[in-house]
Amino acid sequence: MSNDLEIALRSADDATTYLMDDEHEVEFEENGCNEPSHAQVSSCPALTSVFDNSVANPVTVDSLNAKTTEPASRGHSTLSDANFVENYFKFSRLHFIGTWRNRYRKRFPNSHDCSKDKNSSHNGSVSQRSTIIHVDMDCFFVAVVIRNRPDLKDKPVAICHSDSSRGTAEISSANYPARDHGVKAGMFVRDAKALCPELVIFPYNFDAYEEVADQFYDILHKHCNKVQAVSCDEAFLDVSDSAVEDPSFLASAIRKEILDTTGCTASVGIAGNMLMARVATRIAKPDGCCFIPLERVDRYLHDLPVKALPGIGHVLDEKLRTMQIRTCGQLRMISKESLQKDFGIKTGDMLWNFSRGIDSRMVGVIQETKSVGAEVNWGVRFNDLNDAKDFLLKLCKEVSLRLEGCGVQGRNITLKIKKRRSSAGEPVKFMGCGDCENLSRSTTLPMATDDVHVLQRIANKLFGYFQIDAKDIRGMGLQASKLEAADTNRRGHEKCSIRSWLVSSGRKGFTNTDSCKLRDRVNSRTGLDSVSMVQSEGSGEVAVSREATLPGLDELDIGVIESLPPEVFREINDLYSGELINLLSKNKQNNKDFGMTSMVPQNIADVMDEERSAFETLDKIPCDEEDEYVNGKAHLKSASIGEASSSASGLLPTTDSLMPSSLSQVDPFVLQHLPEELRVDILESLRAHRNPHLMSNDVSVKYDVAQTASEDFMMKNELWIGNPPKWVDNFARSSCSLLNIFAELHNSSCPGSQFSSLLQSLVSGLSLLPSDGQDDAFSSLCELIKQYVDVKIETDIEEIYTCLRLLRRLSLRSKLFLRIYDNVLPRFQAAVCEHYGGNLNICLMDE
DNA sequence: ATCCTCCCCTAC
DNA sequence: TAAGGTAGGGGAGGAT
Ligand SMILES: Nc1ccn([C@H]2C[C@H](O)[C@@H](COP(=O)(O)OP(=O)(O)OP(=O)(O)O)O2)c(=O)n1
Ligand SMILES: [Mg+2]
Ligand SMILES: [Mg+2]
Repeated sequence: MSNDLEIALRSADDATTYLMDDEHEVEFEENGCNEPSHAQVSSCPALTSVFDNSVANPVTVDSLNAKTTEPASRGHSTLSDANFVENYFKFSRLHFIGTWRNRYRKRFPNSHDCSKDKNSSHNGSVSQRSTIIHVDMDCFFVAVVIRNRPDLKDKPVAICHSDSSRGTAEISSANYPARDHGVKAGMFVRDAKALCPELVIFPYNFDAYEEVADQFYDILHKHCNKVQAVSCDEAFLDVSDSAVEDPSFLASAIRKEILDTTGCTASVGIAGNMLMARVATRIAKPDGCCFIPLERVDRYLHDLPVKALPGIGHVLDEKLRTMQIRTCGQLRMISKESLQKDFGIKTGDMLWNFSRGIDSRMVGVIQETKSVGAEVNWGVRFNDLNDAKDFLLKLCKEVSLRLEGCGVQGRNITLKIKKRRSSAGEPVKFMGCGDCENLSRSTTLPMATDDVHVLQRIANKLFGYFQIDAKDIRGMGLQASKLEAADTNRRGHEKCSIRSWLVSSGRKGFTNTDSCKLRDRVNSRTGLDSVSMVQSEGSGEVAVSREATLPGLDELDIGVIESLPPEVFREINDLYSGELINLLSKNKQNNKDFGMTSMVPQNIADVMDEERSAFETLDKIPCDEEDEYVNGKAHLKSASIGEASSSASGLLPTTDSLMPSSLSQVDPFVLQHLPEELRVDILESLRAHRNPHLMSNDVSVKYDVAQTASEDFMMKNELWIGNPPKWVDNFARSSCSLLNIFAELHNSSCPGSQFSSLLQSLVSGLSLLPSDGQDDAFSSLCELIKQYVDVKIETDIEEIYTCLRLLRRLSLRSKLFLRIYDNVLPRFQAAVCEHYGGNLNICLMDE
């Protein structure tokens, strides 16, 4: 066993780094200025007999044939292959091992519930010592491919796409005779051949790897019920409470069965934790077994190069090297505090612990998937932005499929771009990405999605953000995170549907969540939260709570009441038999202004008129709410004349409409009447956002200014503030309710108090919506509605119409909604056209 | 303090 | 020719 250790140390020492791409690329940059344009059609047939016997590669042939089309195109790239992505993944070894875990999950779905087993805390207690086994197949890809070729067992063999001694294809795996020559995974085949001219190259056989991996895991699961899969050829077993068995005996049995079943050898490491078990496996390789008892941990680690520790790659190794630290023994000389200062808290901890053989991780704790993505950083060459967009769409499709495959949807989308560094020439590696800047942008969606259209819209938006020359793009990736279970999501979505909302009977009891805090703060002051809707955290289920009794007059928040739209106020006033207006008269000196809160500047009223006449041709169906709308409009119009002058008189020094200053976007009236803590929030927020004339600490000044223009009701929904992502997110989280609010507004039978509460919620929610240059909240809201359309168009066209009518109605009252309506209308039209081949307007009239 | 975004690092 | 993917952990720095 000790000579095993020597071997391990030596090979670990050799294993400096082969993958030092950046330096590599820079170094060869000038050398390789060969234009990849018109590729030599001369197919190079210099493949060994072994290689030729392999299954032909149709993609290569196709793409070679296809390259006559593009004059300036590189021979083989995104430019020349219509099915590039699909084909690429079929031949990518890294894609194979990267996606293997998901296939494993599906194949052994039951093996995940081992986390909730008896294990619980037995490992957490220090007294109980555990036994971990780590199993790893020897030179897996090679072993599988030559398992029926005993004649090659002692010859140097490697797996690679190319057998050219000048090729830049990468060695995927090399057997141990080949490693004796210095051949390693990740090397270019030309370098491997230089080190070992007699190296025999085999092509990949992914099906066989999959098959052997299945056998491998069948065996492991048979011998142990606590199995943590690391990769297709590697796993941890926790055999702590595996009763009577001697772990070494168990290990031998497993190794033997693996060899008998697969014809491939595996090595095993046994130790008290995962770290040392893995270290033991390295020592055991190839085809061996190594047990590191607790008392010998120090001895094994002392001279072990730090690079041999899992978690220390070439960057950390180099950093440590500059500190004269090469071995774990040397690493132990550094204090934990010092390591944490140099490498960060967690990394410092890890270095300190691992150098002492300490590892508290437990086997089998299955963490749910946190992200799903797809990326391609090879063969990516674009001539223009359309190429890039097309490629992006393919990535979206890929990600959509994978999300679906995982039964999951993402609420956060990240786009990654590899951008050619300006200093970098043509990559050393054929069709490689070379020396690149890695860029990424992400956005959080109103609701989780796996819809390819949504992904595409988002991806394009993110892409636009980069402002990048398409020719500089060397790689792209799309990733979804903040995942939610798709079934829960869909169920939630059903629950959020307008129909189910309308049908649902009132249910008492609901869970409050952070997302509703803001609204609740308003409601709690009004006592008007007789209707509340929240999306409860776990199930996405919408719970509704209604109270039949009205709050007492004295419980109402005057400020909020005043900020309500006139028609809403009238309803509430009716509910209180007209006492509300009396209350206001008593409490407010300027109550005579109250009737004026409904006034609109003439220009806005004109816009509304235009819009309305446009709609009239479409909206033939009279409904109860139409009356209300007319009433509201008449009211608005009658009041609009006096107001126009006041608004135009420029009482607000900052309402210069040409200036997009934040203050000009704040409706002073709303500001004035918001509850105190909300107002403070907003002012704080404004202060934080690049607005010089709001930097003053004197709140009362702004308050006064606000009061002077307090009658402009239509400005209410223009209260847009800065860019607080938290609010966007919180609002987005409750946005399912937004559509319910639409529905409630639409429901003519909705009792007044509920109507007003809903509208109040909506208004207070909207008034907190941020909107800056990037219009995050605005697009968030639009995106929500578009997603909604995309989903609903499949099953429920009527709901689509309902939603559209609601939006249209709201757009007549609010400039914000007018903008939203304009933004989403094309999506409605496209959806209807796509799914029903009809014209949206006609459909509306028909209905 | 805790979160989020945009990275970098690591492993297979 | 060649198929440099995938996912989690974590850090820096800024916003809340
Ligand atoms: N840079 C790499 C590393 C690994 N692999 C693939 C091929 C390997 O066969 C397989 C398993 O990886 P291992 O690290 O276990 O390497 P091997 O099994 O090949 O060799 P060892 O005997 O060291 O485990 O993953 C790869 O394609 N490229
Ligand atoms: Mg292996
Ligand atoms: Mg392995």
